[in-house]
Amino acid sequence: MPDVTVDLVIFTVRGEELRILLVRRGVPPFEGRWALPGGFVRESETLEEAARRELREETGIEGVYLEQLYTFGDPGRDPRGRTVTVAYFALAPEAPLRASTDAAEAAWFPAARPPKLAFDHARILETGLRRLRAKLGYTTVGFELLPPTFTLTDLQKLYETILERPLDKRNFRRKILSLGLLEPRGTARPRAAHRPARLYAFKPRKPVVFEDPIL
Amino acid sequence: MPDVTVDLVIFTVRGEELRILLVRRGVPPFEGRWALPGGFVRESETLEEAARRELREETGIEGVYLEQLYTFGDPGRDPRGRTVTVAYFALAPEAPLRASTDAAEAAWFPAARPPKLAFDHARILETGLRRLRAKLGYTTVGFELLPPTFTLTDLQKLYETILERPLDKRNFRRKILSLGLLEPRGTARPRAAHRPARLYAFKPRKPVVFEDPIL
DNA sequence: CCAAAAGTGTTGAAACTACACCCATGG
DNA sequence: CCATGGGTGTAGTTTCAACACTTTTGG
Repeated sequence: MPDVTVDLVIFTVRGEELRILLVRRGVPPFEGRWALPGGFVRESETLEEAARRELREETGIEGVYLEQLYTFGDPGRDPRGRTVTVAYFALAPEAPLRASTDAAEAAWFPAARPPKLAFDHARILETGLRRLRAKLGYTTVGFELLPPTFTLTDLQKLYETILERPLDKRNFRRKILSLGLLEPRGTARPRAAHRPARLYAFKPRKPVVFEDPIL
Repeated sequence: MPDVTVDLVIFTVRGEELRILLVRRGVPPFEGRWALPGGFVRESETLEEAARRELREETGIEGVYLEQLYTFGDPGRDPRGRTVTVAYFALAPEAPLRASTDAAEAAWFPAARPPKLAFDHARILETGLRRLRAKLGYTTVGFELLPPTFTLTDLQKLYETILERPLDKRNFRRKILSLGLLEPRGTARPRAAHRPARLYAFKPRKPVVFEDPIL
């Protein structure tokens, strides 16, 4: 009768860097190490509810995109005994971290070079990264990393950051606009001495999944 | 401390029908109902090992393609108490079922119209079907449903059966052969009064995943 | 008027779709 | 010789990748 936990791979984009949220462990095992936020699933909640609760409790983040990622259950992954963890994958727009209630310390780290992680969390992170990159190609989940209104340049930089490759500006814009999912929202006041960009909002409430690749 | 089980959605293709393997429950709850094969995860085995063990014990099937599908853990999915199940997804070439050791009765059913299933197994099956159809489009997992050598017509019928739509013969052959993954293996002796078909074998040991759609 | 990012079209190559007839065999 | 499934090529269309200049603004 193993313990069942949920762990969260929470992505955000800050500037031109993809980041993930980690919490520092205050108790053994792996005391002092950074780890994915997570915790035990309670008797009466669904797995997704548990994930949302831990997200809220440990980071103050609410209302973001969340999906089940993969389940890790190798014996020995937790030195205290058999533990099966259902990993979830969350996408949050850049936002300040609220002081957390039950986690000691939480902070954003570069997803590409995280610190040494507790348990098998490095593997879970890897799995999350692969999934995020794959899903950019045929869904609009990437839009979940942006604030309610954004420019096409913001969106393109986001894609380039996550995919770690440059994209052609004209082709990118044509493709994204042809999806018909963006709604013009006026123009941004320029952040510097140059032409101001148009703002857009993503219309659908939930991310859209396409059969054919969008990139 | 929930129980952790594995459940298996095992697909095969028989003739022009996609089928799944079910076992009849011999004990309550849902006594007499058909259910996905599965069982408890043991203390010292990985989740995948548990899935392969159950597969072997309940159906005699070994050495087939297996991947983790999704984890279901709603409270109330098992009337006996909290149970989290890690569902796996298996693809087996058509083969006779060996008399099983610990399952009462096992049989193949049409995946599209299964009998009433125990627990939330109908939902698990749905998830498996969606995954199988999606993966046909960008991986070679479909080949795992065929015997070691097969004709292109066999393969096309397999795709048409699972996707439930006709495919163009010439385009299909061109596309599949252009992947460069099939090895000619002579010709089949004709099953009837017509030109005998060429046989092929799938070269790679494991299924191949493509970035771009193959269908 | 200069620097900086925003915005915009076209062309050649590649991939996709639709489509019809001859081939080899067993009976 | 006939019925049956096996096997093959092309043309029109669509999609994709590559590429450079003009616009608008603040300083």
